[in-house]
Amino acid sequence: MKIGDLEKQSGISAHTLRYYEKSGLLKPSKRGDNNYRHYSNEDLITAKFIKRSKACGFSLAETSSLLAIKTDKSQHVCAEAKAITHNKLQEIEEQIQRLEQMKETLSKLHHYCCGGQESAEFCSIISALEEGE
Amino acid sequence: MKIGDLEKQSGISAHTLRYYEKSGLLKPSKRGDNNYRHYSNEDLITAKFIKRSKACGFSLAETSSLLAIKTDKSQHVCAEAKAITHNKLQEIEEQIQRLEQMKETLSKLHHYCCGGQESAEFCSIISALEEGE
DNA sequence: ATAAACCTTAGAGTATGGTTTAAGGTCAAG
DNA sequence: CTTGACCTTAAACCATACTCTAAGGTTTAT
Repeated sequence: MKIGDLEKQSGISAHTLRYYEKSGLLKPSKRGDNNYRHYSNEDLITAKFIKRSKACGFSLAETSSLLAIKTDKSQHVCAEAKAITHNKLQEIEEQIQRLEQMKETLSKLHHYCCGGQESAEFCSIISALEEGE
Repeated sequence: MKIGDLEKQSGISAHTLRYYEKSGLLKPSKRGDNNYRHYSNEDLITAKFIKRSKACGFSLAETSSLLAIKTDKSQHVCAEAKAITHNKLQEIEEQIQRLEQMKETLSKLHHYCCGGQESAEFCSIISALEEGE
């Protein structure tokens, strides 16, 4: 499989695939005489692994750790994978909390503002930001 | 007020205040003979405005638009402030949804993995990423 | 008078995850 | 045999929001 084929199969752009290689995430199994990258079926699985990992919110660094486990399963234990997952879960829950807080504040601002063509002289949004807690 | 005073009063570092100036968000009302920045009380209000705006999730660019309204209220209408707020609210709701989706997926992964010292050979987290939907 | 604390600037560095560019080599079809 | 599609590289660029550095000038307290 050449890089363009993997692009189609995996849905990851050739540009990004090269970037992943440079980042140590996905090296093609070999290079042709013309120096073209050749990817195996296993590489396709890895590419999809990366995609799913990213969809779960894992950074490239975290994805890299997960890949290390995948690549050499017998040298790793479940606890490692679970720890990475646990950390990410916490991180995401914290992010959600922060966003929910913002949402609440914004909802109030949005609710109280008339939103009309009146001058912003007495706009409740602007006032709140000027004098807020 | 010198920059160090504003730093204390506003809780925004002097470094960041200079950065905000370069970004056009907060220019000190004047410069002394020694070229030191001098901030007025109005500047302090603006600094706090920026801080609250950021706490609501507004980017510096959006904060800049809100500041333009604040600075010249009679030339702006409520609809403008409400539109900015509305967009941000939507954006945040979308972010929350994406995160909730991740959270759900991660929760399942986390739940099914034994997390023990067993070899990762049959780790459900790794398997799910390898073969997922 | 001298040391600490404060101020100035331009510019580079940090982090993340790519994207784009320039300048070129290779392959397949007609 | 040429045209277009595909491949190669290193390096620069994008966005966001800082953060730090270097090299220096000023102020204040003792």
